[in-house]
Parts: sequence; structure tokens; C-alpha cells
Amino acid sequence: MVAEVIVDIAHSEVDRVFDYLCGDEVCAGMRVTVPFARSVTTGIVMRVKEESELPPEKLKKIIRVLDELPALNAECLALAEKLARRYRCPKALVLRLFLPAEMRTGKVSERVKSVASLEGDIGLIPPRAKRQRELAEFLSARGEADLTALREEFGSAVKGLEERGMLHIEKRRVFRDPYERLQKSAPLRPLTPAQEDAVHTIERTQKTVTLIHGVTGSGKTEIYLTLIAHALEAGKSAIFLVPEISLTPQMFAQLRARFRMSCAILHSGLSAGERFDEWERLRSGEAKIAIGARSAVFAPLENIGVIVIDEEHDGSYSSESSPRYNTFDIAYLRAKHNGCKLVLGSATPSVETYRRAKEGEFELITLPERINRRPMPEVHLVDMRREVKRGNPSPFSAALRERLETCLEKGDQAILFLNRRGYSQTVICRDCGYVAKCEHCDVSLTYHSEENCLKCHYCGTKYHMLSACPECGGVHINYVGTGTQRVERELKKLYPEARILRMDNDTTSGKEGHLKILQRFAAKEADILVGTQMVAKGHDFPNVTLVGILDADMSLHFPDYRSGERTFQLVTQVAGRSGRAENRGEVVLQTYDPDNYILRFAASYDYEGFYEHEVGMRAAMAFPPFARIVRVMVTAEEDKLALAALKAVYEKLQRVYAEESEKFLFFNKMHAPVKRIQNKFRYQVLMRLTDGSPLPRIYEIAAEENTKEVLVYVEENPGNLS
DNA sequence: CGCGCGCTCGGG
DNA sequence: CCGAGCGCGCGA
Repeated sequence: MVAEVIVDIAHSEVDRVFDYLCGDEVCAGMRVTVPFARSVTTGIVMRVKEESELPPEKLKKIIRVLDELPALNAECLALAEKLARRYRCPKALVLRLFLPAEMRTGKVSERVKSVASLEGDIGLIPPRAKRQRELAEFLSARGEADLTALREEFGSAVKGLEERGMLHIEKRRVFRDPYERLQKSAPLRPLTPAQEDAVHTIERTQKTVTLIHGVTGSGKTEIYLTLIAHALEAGKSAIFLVPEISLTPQMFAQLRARFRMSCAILHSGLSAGERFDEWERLRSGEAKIAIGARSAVFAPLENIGVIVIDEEHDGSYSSESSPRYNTFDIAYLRAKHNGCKLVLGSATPSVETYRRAKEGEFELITLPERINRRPMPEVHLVDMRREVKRGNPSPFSAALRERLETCLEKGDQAILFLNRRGYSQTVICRDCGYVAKCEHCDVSLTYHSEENCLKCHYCGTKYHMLSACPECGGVHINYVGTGTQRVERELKKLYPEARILRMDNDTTSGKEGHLKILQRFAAKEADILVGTQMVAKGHDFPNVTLVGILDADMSLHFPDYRSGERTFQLVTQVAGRSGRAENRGEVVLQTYDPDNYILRFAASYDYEGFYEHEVGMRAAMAFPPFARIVRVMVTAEEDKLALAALKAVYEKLQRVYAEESEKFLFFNKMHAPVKRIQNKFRYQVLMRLTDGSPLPRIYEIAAEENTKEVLVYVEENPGNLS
């Protein structure tokens, strides 16, 4: 037999199958080690065939087969090939998506335990070996027992019995269970009629994709869980995808309680061993539900009955490194292959998804009411220009302060949201206008008061705080733009009695740092939580009755076609944190642009209104979903090399443009908005296309110009255009 | 990707 | 004449 192997070297030069001799225990999808060039590499068997076209003396033998069960099933192998072709990247790179990282690096192994059972006749043990007799009797009654436990209980008798050859010891595979401590009883709430209808609609529709547009608290999760339970009852498996940030222990506990060990949770917070074991349980069929962030879409499952993507609009579903896949696309391919349903859910669907649903491509289910019928919190738009005119330079409007005071007096909790960490956006010399900039990136530095330093938010470099301007020597340094640290300090000044927690990238170090803060806040260890967008997602805080959005304009004026959409989503999400229990919540939305339609629609929870307005504008401007934005990025440490590559890429793309100019709404090369990040100069060819037909050639051109020194890659409808 | 082969260039 | 440096192509 001959195996076609892709070696685990992600380089276009070796991106083809190599034939190796093998026995019949080898089948497609298994990992193997093979001699390659002058060394040994791991690889994946893509296909097994009778013989090779190569002369037999060229063929070498597979050294070792690493799997008993294939790591990738036929569906995954085919999917890998397809992705490699679409994104023009080496197959080895795509194959890695399907395997837990720890499998490749070989840092974890299976955890085994030894199990002992009795062998032979108890009568043969001399009566004076009393402990050994007890042990033997124990074993004959129990059948078998864990060896470590026996050693603790019976001490040296275990060894004694072993020496008599009366102990049969066997090694067994055990799975590490990261949530064994968390199993609680499952509160099985009966479905409401609306939820029941949703489940029926999804299961009966002819359409593969269903979008559930349901306001916060409308009970989407119960629908997902029912669909998954139904898939399980039908003997099928399921994939449940959630945004990175919402993978909280509470959520895991809920799922474990509901599905016990038939669900496997794949998450970066697990230890390498735990993640490996969860993956292994899926591959072996012991677990049938894969739960996780975007990478879980590659779970080793067969016979999938349903795929769910929760918070469909979330940016973490797009990969930021090669291959830059979109989770929806992969999920759709898998749903099609398995003939199952793909369910998307969101309170604020992306404009593109919502349009596809409205146009009839996807089934659309709307859940306009919260399960408890509780009204959404009232939103007060506050014009910050007036505050400035009134001589209030602080980050808090009078309206916010008033409500904050009431909130504190009542003993309720408040959340203040500001999407900027650090103390001030930047520092500027009042005498000459000098702005501190990063040495490695073309961006200004943010002042952090806690460490009294300047930080670059792109590369993380820290600099000493300026005592004087390096340009003119002036000592009047201004702090421009407010960040979370400054908000915290101002709050302490205003309300010295209040207990304040801050949650941003600087306070959430460690793998579960942000959970700790959320838990402390939930336990009422603080009155006010100040934070960046990470306070917006998930988590019910029943005592929160006030949410302040300090600067709603920040994300609004981002130079990006999706900034409006993102602002609407963010405001809706943060607002949803207020008034989750008995008390009606309030939201104070501070802005310098109170007439802005996005903020107006967000303030009245009018998704439909927002959508109609936004989609009209996108159509008029020929932006997605009416066009595709495609950007070819060219980055290199050496500016000259980057420019040369940009020129080459541009010239090749120009040929595509010349041939299919009717498909191009825009075509130009330029500096990227941030000219340099981490010492790499950045250029781009920006295009807007009417449809995706030129994409294969664009990917091909990028792949051709990609070298060791110059990174060239394609982005489709990028999440940010920096 | 990592390696060795072979071509080229420079020193002695 | 010989050794170091680098570009190319090979790997099954």
C-alpha cells in the first residue's frame, strides 16, 4: 500500500503530497511520522492507494502511525483541501486548524491510570500476610480498583501481592475533566410558545440557515439547547459556537449540567492537556457536542445534526491570521455536507446577515420580547457639547452624576463604559505641539497613570513618562483624551466612599483575570464597574440599574464602513447590562453628536430602523453587502522591499482590473492608515468589487508575492481598516 | 522549511 | 589553486 502524505511544513515549496509505503492499518486522515529530506517529520495521510507512479526505489516507508483512529475524517480532509485552494495557503497550515495545537507540539500525552484486579486463588496467600489477604478480598469483591488509591489504602501489601504475581495491572486512558467541580443540577425550564415555534420552524424549514433575531433576554439559548438535545436524541452530533469572550465558567457549568460528558468544551483557558482530552473525546465519539470559540467549527465530528453560531455579529468569528477564514463559511460548508441546519443568533445581527435573511436566503425568526416581559432600560441621550458650554470639563455629565448618586444611595450597582484604556489617549506638549509616538509603530502613545509610563497599544512597548518635551524642552505636558484609568480616578475624587472596580486589558492579566473581576462585581464587592468593551458582553448583574456610556462617539467616528454597525451593537449590548432583575434600569448615553441616527436608533432599541437606514446608505455608497471590500496588505521591515512588492502586486492586479474592470468599483494602492506597526511598513491595494469572481486571482497574486521578507495577504471585508 | 550541491568570486 | 558565500532545487 502507498500513502499520500502532506508533511507538516507550511511552505508552498513542499505543499504537495509525497508517497510513502505503508501497511493496511494506515488510512486517510491519520497522522504519521515519515522520513523527509534528511530528517523526520510528522504528516497527515490524505489518501491511501494501491501503488505509486514513482519508481519503487524512490519510495520510503512510513516510520510510525500516530493514530489508531484518523485525526481527520473524510469530510474534514475534503474541507481542508477546499480551504487550501480558496485561500491559496499551504495545506499543512489548513490541516493544523483541525488538530489541537498540543498534538502537534507533542507536549501532552494521554493521561493514564493503572487499574488493578485480582489474579489467582486467595487461598494461596499465607495467613500471616494479613494485609495482603484483606487486599485480595477487597479486590475480589470490587472486581478492580485504581492502583494509586489501593497503595494509599493498603500500603506495602500492594507490592507484596504484586510480587506473588497475583495482581493484574492494566493501564487505562483517562480523560481530564476541566469542569468536574462545576456540575450542578440542570434547571430545565419548559419552552415558551415563542421558543417552541422557533424550534419547529428551524427543524422544518427547507433553508439551511436560520437567523434568530432576538432581543437580549428573549431566550435564544434555550432554543439552541433544545435543538442540540434533539440532534443528540437522533443519534447525531452538534457544534455550538460562541464568541471568545463569552466562554465563561458559568456557561460551561450550564452546558455540562445539561449535557454532562456528552459535551466537550474547547477553549484557550484550558490547560494543554485538558484541551487535548476534550478534543480526543470528540474524535472517539464519547462526546458529541463541541462547544467553543471559532476554532471549534473544525471539531472532529461525524454526522452533525445542528450547528449553532451564537452572537453571530461578533468580530471574533473572523480569523486574523492565515488562513483568514470566516467561521460562518466553514460552518455553512459543514452544514451542507452533513445535511443539517445552521442556526445564527443575535440581538443585533450584522447588516449582511440580516439582509440575507430579509431577502429570503435565510429563514428569519424574530423574538421581540424578553421572556420575563421586562421592558428594556430607558436610554437618556446627553449632549456633551452643552456640558462643555456649561463649564463641565469632567467625563461625567450632570445627568449622569445625578443618577449615579441616586444609584449609590439606593445601594444599587452601576457600570460605566468607555472604550479606551489607559489614563489619557496621549500626551502633547502645550508649547510646541509635540506628541509622543512609538518607535516601532506609527501611532501616538497612551499615558498609563498606574505605571506612570507611556504605552503603545499596537505593540505593547513601554516608555518612560516625559518630564519635559524632547523637542522644545517645555514642561507643560497636556493629557489629551480620557481613558478608563482617568475615569476611575475622577470617580474616586467625586465619590470617595464608593467602591470602584476597573476592567480593561491592564487589569485582566492572567488567563481568568477578567472573570475574577466580573465575579467580584457580581458578589457586590464594588458599587461601580468601569471598563472597556469587555464589560459589554454576557453576564447578568441583577443589581445594576445604571449604565453610563461615556463617549458613544468613539467607535462611531472610526474610519471604517462598519463603524456605525459596531456602535449600534456596542450601545445595545452595554445598555442590556442595566436592569436585568426586578428594578427597571437606566442608561445614560453621552455624545457630542446627539442627532446621530445610529445613536437615536440605539437609544430606542430600534434595530429595524437602524437596519433600514444603514442598508440604504450602504447601497448608495456601494459598500458591503452591496459590494465587497478587498484589501491586499503588503508589509515588511524594510520599506524598500515593501514598496517593491507593493508595485509588483499592484501591476499584477492591474491586469485583473483591465480584464474585468466592470467588476471593480474602486481600485488603488496607498499607505495603510497606520503606516507602520511593530517595525513593519504597511501598504495596501484597496479594492471594492461587485462580486467575488476576481478573488481567486487576487489570492493567487498575493501568494506569488509573499516571501520570507515581505508578507502579502488578502482581507475580505476586513473588520478594521487600520 | 532545511540542507547540500555547485557556481562564483576573492585571497594567496 | 583553494576556501567561503550564496542561490537553487530537492525531498517520496
